[in-house]
Amino acid sequence: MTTHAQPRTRWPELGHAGGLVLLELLLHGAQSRVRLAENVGLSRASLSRIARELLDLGLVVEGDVELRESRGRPPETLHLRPEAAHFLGVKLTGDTLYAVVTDLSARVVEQRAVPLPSRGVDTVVALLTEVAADLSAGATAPVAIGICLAGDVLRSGPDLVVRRSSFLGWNEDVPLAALVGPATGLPVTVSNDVHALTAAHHWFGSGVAYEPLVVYGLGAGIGSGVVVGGELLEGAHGRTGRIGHLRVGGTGRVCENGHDDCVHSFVTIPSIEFNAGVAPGDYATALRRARAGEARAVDAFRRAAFALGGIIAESVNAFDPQMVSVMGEGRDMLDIAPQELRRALLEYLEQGDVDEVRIERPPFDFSLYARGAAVSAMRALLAG
Amino acid sequence: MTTHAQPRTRWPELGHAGGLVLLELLLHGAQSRVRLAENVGLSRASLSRIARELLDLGLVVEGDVELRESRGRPPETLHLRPEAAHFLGVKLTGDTLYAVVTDLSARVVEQRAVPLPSRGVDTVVALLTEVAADLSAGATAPVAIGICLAGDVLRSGPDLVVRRSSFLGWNEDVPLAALVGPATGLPVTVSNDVHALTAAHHWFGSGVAYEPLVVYGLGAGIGSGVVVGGELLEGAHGRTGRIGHLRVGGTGRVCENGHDDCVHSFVTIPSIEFNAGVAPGDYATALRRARAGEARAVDAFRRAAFALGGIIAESVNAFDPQMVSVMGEGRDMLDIAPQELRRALLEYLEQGDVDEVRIERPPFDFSLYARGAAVSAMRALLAG
DNA sequence: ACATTTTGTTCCACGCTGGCACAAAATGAC
DNA sequence: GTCATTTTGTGCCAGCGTGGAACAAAATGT
Repeated sequence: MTTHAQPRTRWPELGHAGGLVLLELLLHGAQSRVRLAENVGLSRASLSRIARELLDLGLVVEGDVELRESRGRPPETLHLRPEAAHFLGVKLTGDTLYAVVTDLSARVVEQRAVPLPSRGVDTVVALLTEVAADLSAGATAPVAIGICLAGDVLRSGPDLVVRRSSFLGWNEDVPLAALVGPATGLPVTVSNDVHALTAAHHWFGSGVAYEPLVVYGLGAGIGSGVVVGGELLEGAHGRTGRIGHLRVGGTGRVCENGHDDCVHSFVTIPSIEFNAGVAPGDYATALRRARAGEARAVDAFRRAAFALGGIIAESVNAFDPQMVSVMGEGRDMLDIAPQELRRALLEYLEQGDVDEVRIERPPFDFSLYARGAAVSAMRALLAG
Repeated sequence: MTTHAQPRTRWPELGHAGGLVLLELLLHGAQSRVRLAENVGLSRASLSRIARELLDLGLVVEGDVELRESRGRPPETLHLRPEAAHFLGVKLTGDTLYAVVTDLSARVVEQRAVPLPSRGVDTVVALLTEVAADLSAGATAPVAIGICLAGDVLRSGPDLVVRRSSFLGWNEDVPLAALVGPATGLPVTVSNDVHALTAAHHWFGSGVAYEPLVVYGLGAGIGSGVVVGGELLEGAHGRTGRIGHLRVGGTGRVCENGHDDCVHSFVTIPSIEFNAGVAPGDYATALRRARAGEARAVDAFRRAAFALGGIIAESVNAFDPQMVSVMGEGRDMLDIAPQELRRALLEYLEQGDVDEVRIERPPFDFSLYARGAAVSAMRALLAG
């Protein structure tokens, strides 16, 4: 009956079916009640009830009457009201805390990049709390927090625990969610960064509707996430998709395990820099030289593309995905040496399958990691 | 009220909760009502109703009163009544049709091995129908049929389609379930053989309670199956777990893709025979020579163990399983060269993780494939 | 004999669901 | 313009499965 025009400061308790309807709207956009009912498998009667509830909560609004070519009463389309709730997403790196606030449609409405004064757990938690408080002041106060970082996140009972994070120098398991939750008073989700990216890509990116879906995050390291049955694979210890130590032959940069011929030795940004013969951290130069056709740089990217093709083939063999999405700031080998990637697929896959593998290169921006964390928080609320 | 002592000839329609209780009994054995209620997440009241229904259907019986040390009324344990229903499982190879009939506890009560007169689709379907009719005569008439074979099984709409099976010489997709179902009048499930083995091992073998679970089937080829979230990974085209073309270095038998350094080149029985220098088909001699310490045979098994370690490492990296089970008639490298397997794990995994990987070698018999098919049929009934 | 503890069962209210009938809002035929 | 037709949205109601509460049952301990 009443329609609340203000954003919510707390996430309401939704029934299972309510969450389902919202999810359907998130995934496939505005729809009429009848189509929604079909898609989530409910009767029109039930859907009418739920729509009423969501309208009253202000999570959904009635859109324009859709003009149809056929006869009959025109359907009233239901739209998500994106500004109804906001979520804080954080990506932690070794030196910076990237924070975004997104709305219900995962659009970024606020953004921060705060340098880390130190890597101590206390410092990080304090900084997180401060940023959360800062971003809770305005009209887009978040209702939940998602945090992601490059590392293993274990589920230990109800707690989400960060396992010894090398780049943060945390030698012990850190129950990050249990520390940040009470400090901010908001529900907190912690996840691996590429897993978060994967969730966001599956829900809001072009990865919608592909299942299984495999997402790669290429950058300082290699990560991957897999969605099967609408859920992110978590594994026994939150360590799925760590496919970076496949040996592909050749000689490259020595990885932290002491290999000089594994995927890490060729695909990561530090490896490309090393193999291209530029100074550590000077990826831009390696890229420029490769584009100019300089032999050594081109070769570094070609070998990166071949190695990437190797692990893509492995994940195709393992997961049989409908789509493989390559993301991250270090995926330029896709443009520079696509034929090498294809060569690797031919090498590692059974012949007939190569053309059935769908690989995409969605738009990428580093803030997508933080956005992914926000989406993970959103997902946790919709699921539970 | 009434207890039917006879085996069922048709599977009853069970509610969702009823299937859940039965599943719990299958997985963890006899239990009291209260424990069952806790384990499946129902109230005692609801569980009492369901237990009554299952008792009336004759699927479950009340066992002895369990004597407890503590005070209070002793619980009445519920047991599965294994003879209440039977299932036909078939494993198809290039020359033989292996059939078993199992009861509800997956115990094999009948067994057949019928030579295939020819590999034509019609012949196979006719033979399947004949075997089904033969085994339906006795007191253990099956209520459903499961068929498995070494190949890809696609789900095309409601149909289960066998994709061009090389060893059967089927060049086209064959809708095997749609052919056998009407001919026998029973519900039919078709699956990959190692997937069927995996399902059975997860439900009835030592793989119970491990999740994710990865199962390898080593024999004429290599297959693997993965269970995540209680479900077998199916993938987009029923082709998950095909991890056999990883390149591990060295030189072995040339596989069908033209590689001489991939896992197939070392792990399959034909490869071991070739690499050991014995006649094709004479695996027994290779095994005997290796056990006697003959250098070339030992080397073949060592390289097989190393290659196996490589793919096990890959699946650990990909799926983060709690348990890896190695099955199949060609897994002797586990005994002959265990240190080579460990060396491969050290090579392909991150150091700290090697000791956390749990690898088991459950009892194996070739009839387990057919049993697995029967279990797949059972699972389909419980799920739907 | 009686309190205590734990299990199994019956009763009943609650919530969610879908079928049905009906209202609402458009088009098309006349 | 009126009326049949078509499709959408909603109110009503019976049905189903569920869990809480009370109670019966079967053991132990005092």
